[in-house]
Amino acid sequence: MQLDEFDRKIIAALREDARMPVAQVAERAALSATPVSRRIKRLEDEGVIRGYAPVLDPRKLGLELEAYVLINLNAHIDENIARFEQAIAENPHVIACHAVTGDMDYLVRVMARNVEHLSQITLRTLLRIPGVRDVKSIIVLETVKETQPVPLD
Amino acid sequence: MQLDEFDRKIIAALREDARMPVAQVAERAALSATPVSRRIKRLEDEGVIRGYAPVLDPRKLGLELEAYVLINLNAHIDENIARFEQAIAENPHVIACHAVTGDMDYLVRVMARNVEHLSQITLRTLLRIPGVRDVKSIIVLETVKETQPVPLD
DNA sequence: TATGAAATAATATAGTT
DNA sequence: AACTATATTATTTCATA
Repeated sequence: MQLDEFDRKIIAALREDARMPVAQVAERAALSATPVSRRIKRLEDEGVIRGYAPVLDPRKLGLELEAYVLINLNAHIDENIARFEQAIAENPHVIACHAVTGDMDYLVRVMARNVEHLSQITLRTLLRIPGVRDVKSIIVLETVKETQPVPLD
Repeated sequence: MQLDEFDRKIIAALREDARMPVAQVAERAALSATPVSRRIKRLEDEGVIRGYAPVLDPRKLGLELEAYVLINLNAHIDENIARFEQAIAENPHVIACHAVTGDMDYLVRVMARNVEHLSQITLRTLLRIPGVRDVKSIIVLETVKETQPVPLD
């Protein structure tokens, strides 16, 4: 699938505000409302736009502490991997999890209320998943930048 | 600021689809449209909801490669920090950057088109920022989980 | 102080050219 | 793709608990 300049401008406008009226998006894309409405629908149908989400302020929701937890499994058998990934899926405080290259197997991003809460998530949940050998925590001191995943040149 | 059960249900509904009609959000929260509309406005005004963004598919936009880059500065003087953070702000392929605890100073999340592009971002951009001593890249092999930042228990 | 119902205003979408 | 008409949807008003 190929995006043209109109599509890019539409997406750029929606990234500023996904609830921006179509007429206003149209203005930015130098187009009228009708084709913008149709293009947005097309982008949704083709899966370029998967959906829309509110951008929430973690602090205002009582989530003051953020960490990246690097995890090693001790035996890379399918059963361990499946159990690990299920535990990750079930925990709402795990907001991202990637299988990665390097010394560690997984990089897990966690949002917690405070140190005690993070400790509970790490020690009582992550470290107790069968097959998990080792965890290393990297605490976030300050968030310098955070945009929605996916840049648009 | 204190969120009640209604607010939580409203946020949960919007997290599924931030463009869901108010009437439908109201149904989920067991409320009518009027208070839901007002509560959403209140959550926006108070900064709990910062805005709305489309959820995009990186692959459909030609971004096939993702990495976390750990960075060390060689002298933690204000000038270096300022220059580093400005370079980060300017680069659209850096989608997140945190100052962190541990061996490294910063954790930077990068989205690139391919290995060559990642290499260019890392070697020609990040490593050339004055004050940057060392970078270690962790390549994402597979994304097991990715939700919008901020869980809501 | 917050809600629900109804009226109004804003906005999105479908039909037509 | 644009213009116009129609249909959705959001928001304001007002009465009420």
